[in-house]
Amino acid sequence: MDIGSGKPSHEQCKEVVHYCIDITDPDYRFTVADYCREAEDSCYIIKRSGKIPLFVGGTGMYIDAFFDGLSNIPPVDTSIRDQLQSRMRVEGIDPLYRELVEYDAVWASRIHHNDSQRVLRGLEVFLSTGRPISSYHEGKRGNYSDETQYVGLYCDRLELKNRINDRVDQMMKEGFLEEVEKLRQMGYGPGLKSMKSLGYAQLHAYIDGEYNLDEAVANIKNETARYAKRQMTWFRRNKRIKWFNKNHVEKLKEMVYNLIE
RNA sequence: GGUCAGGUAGCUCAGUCGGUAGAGCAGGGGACUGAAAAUCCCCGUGUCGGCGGUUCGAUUCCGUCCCUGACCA
Repeated sequence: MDIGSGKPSHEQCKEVVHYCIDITDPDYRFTVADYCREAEDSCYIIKRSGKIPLFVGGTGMYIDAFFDGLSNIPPVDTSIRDQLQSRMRVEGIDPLYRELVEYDAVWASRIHHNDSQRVLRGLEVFLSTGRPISSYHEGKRGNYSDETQYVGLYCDRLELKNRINDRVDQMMKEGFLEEVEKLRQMGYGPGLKSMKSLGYAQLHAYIDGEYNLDEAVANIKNETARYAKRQMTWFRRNKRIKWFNKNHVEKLKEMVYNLIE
């Protein structure tokens, strides 16, 4: 997953050493907990060599989990998860939500009854650990310190949309479709969690005849823009973030140099 | 030129047997504890093509004009 994942290039990696890239396989159910472990290891290595780790990316939950902490919930039995998933396919979400209300009224009241992912998560934690997920949500410990600096890069929505369109066109030129075809040949089909991500999902759907290529590409562009909007919703509420746009490059440099000194 | 079908939200369209209208998509806002590039929630006033007529009241009926499409000349 090189092209569609928007990984940094070999040249970029030569200039700046990147961590947590190519650390898993497309059929592994990589989680935010895996990420926190990997990131902690990487931080240790970077700091030992006297350097400052930079966390770069747009996945709000991963960043918050690392800095604000993640509750210590035991791993769930994957067979329970699979069972719940097949139950949802035949019964729909409603009976599962009603069940969740009995097991964990606190969690159930915090989520929406249509939010299949969180309904299932609440059920799987209760059924495999015997405790409601809400009972774990205390005493989390993160890696935030007074040395931590949050930097937000702001871009006007219209310009962002144009940049997203160009980025998707560029990916297609670089052989995104061929990458997805190759992944399929290697046995990584559309059912995998990794293949449900932006771009990969749409190209699998195209290959499976759900729509034509133009529609698929248009859909990737659109869904990416919507994702960018969701990222903004997430980060806007983080009051620790200092925001910069493309006119603030000098100010941003100044701030970074002050950190290094 | 004639006949027919249409012109309603940014787009595709529904609807009002006459009481000023609503879906999907797009767009905006929000939620977020091991699927997160995921999963969800909330937000719909628009000269109902223009102008006349009938009517207490017209987007709806009638006339006329304009535009689009199909067919016939």
